[in-house]
Amino acid sequence: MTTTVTLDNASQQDCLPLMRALVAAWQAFTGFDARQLREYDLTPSQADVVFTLGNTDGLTFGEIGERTLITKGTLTGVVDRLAEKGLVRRVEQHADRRCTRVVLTPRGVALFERAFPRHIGALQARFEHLDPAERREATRLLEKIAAVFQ
Amino acid sequence: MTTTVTLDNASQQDCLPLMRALVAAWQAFTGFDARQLREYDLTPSQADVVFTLGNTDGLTFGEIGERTLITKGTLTGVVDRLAEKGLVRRVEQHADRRCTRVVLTPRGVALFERAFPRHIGALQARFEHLDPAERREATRLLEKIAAVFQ
DNA sequence: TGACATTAGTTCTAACTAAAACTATTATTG
DNA sequence: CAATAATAGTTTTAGTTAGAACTAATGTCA
Repeated sequence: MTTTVTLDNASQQDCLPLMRALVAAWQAFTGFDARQLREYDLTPSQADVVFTLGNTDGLTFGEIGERTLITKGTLTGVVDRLAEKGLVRRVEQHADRRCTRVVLTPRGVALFERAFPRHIGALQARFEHLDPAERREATRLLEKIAAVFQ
Repeated sequence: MTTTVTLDNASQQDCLPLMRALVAAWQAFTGFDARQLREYDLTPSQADVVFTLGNTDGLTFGEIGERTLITKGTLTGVVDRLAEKGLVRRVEQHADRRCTRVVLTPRGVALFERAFPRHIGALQARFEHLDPAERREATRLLEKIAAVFQ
């Protein structure tokens, strides 16, 4: 005789389909995002940084971290690789020598201007398969999910 | 004079809040999940495999991959680390010697029986802050998002 | 049956990830 | 002013990730 570990059916039916749907939506979205960005030779994190730096005159690691949710340890490596590619450079700050500003190079700006509108456009085109009311409701529900998990 | 690369405001307002909400929900959910699992000394991927193997008498790498969405290259490493911890073992298949079945050890079963109900319970408790109609609607919308991004 | 294709799992590479420890610099405060 | 705390970025560690190349075993079909 084996012990079968499950939840009662009512609970299972409530929770698991939503969890599965969240995982499926995330996987589909991030997979699409990554495939699109490969066209510009950028990983999702690299694109996140380039797109965040666009239309600014440079941001510190801390500021980039806030906007992108990339932690500082990770960011060092991402910026290293963008710098190797010649898309960004580090600029020391005379005022506070602990801070480094990260700035797009001319090549970085050119890539941003080419890639950003097209990439957002591609995502937008997919999201438009949901009508405006659905998008608003999805936004509200996802914000609520974010809130309940802190 | 600088060129500012943006989208027209209408487009931006439609697409970006939903994207941000999806990212925020995912980060909050996976962060919570990881913190809970740390109590059992499991990473999310390791827990995914242990919970998938529970109540089975072993699954092949292929079967685990289908159910968990962990790719086969990754799965080798995850199973290696679970085997080092004594929670699973590999069982060769006489019938098809290409296949390996992964089976929970007694310690793996014990962990599954202790951790699985409690972990799902913790997730369930958070999701219950959405009422049943909201959960159904969130599930539907997330499935639609998954579909439009393939 | 023998050449060829397919399948299952492993290995390798390049990158990302969080978390903690570390270094240099700046701020605080006693 | 000197000791201490806080901050910014880097480094380290352990793990995950996708993708491609690889190995061994099994299937196919001419």
